[in-house]
Amino acid sequence: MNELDTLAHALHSLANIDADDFKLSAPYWHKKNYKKGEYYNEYRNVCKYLGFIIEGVFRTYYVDDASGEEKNVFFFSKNQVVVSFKSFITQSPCNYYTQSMVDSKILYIHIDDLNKLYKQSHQWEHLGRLIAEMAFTVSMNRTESFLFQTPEQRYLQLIEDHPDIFNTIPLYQISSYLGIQGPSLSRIRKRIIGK
Amino acid sequence: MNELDTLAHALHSLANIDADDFKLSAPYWHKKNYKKGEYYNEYRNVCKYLGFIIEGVFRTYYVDDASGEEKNVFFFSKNQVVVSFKSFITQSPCNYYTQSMVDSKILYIHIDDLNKLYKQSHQWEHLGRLIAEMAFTVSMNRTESFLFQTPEQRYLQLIEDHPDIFNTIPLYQISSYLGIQGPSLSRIRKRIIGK
DNA sequence: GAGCGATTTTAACTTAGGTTAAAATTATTC
DNA sequence: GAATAATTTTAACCTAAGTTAAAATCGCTC
Repeated sequence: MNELDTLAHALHSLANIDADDFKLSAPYWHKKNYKKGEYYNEYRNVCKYLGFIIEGVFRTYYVDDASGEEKNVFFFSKNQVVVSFKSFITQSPCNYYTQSMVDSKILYIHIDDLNKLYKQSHQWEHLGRLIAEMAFTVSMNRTESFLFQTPEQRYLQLIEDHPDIFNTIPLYQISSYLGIQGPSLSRIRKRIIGK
Repeated sequence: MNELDTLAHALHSLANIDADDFKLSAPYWHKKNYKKGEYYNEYRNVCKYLGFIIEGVFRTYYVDDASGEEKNVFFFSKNQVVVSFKSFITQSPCNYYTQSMVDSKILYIHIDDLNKLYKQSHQWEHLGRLIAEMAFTVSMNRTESFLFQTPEQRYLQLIEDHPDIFNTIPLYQISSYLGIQGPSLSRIRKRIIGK
């Protein structure tokens, strides 16, 4: 299956985009490879592209003014959309960095082209709303994880939800995502072995 | 200023809804009073209404299976929208309870009527997206507060952002919102006095 | 304003994460 | 494969939140 087919399939599941609808978009998708560490979007840049990950993992992180530490806000992995939601939706400068964590390959579309598709097809029109809903759901799940779960539970949940991430990226990136320090994650991992 | 004027003003700020646009919606808005403790939407109900708070405070909470505890997810206060975002947007059963915390007054509109407005006017059409964006931003801010702030900082932030909430509702509701236990909030408050 | 219920604080103790630095392990490079 | 760098774990100590129960305070009602 080539990249566009993979994408067509994903968009069909996500927003009920059928083959004809998808054909409209075909000329607008571009391929791009990222080496590990390259940026999808940087701090203060307006995010103008919606990406779809063919292969790889990205993270969105925030640099804490006080400590200078990087704090991971989101991970994006294979077959998911990568985008800096708020910046993209509002076309305003981004507060985050979004960076590839391993060599990655994406298809991306420019927001202007996406807007053209919204006008051309009813199915595409709904995608804009679905993107916002999806962004909301992702963020909401994360809020809930902090409210209802302990760091240990969040860690176990991450392994369950994203085994790919768990196996590809350094643990200190994961501890940052979980909102805890490195040594704490080590203790958690040690605790879990005994269970 | 009567309730509809207040609403018209708020929608103008929010989504650039002008006087003519607003007139279209006038027949669809209904007024409702809530006594303290009454529910705006209950667990497993589909949220079919979008509310605008004229007066009062609502909370959205989740009942933790394990402990049986109520955990506050959102507060909604005066001049804000009250809605169970995800349930409303997807028209699926809600995982939460949304309840008035003090005697409250809202204007509300049925989702079907809102959809009619989307079709009638371009400005209204954008509101659906704005609602999702707003929901995302609210949730995102909350996620960030857990990632970047200590409970003490979250508490101080809440006072700053929502002095009305701070003065109206019991502290144990606030500790639940902050994701900490009652005694911890007491300790934080004690700590702060010395600063 | 006495009594009662709700709310908040305090106390005492436990648990777990934060911090810092060093040690151990794992990857990478030449 | 030895050297070096990156990552992870460990250790020791500190701090703050969790837990449970009791005490104190606040607010309302009659």
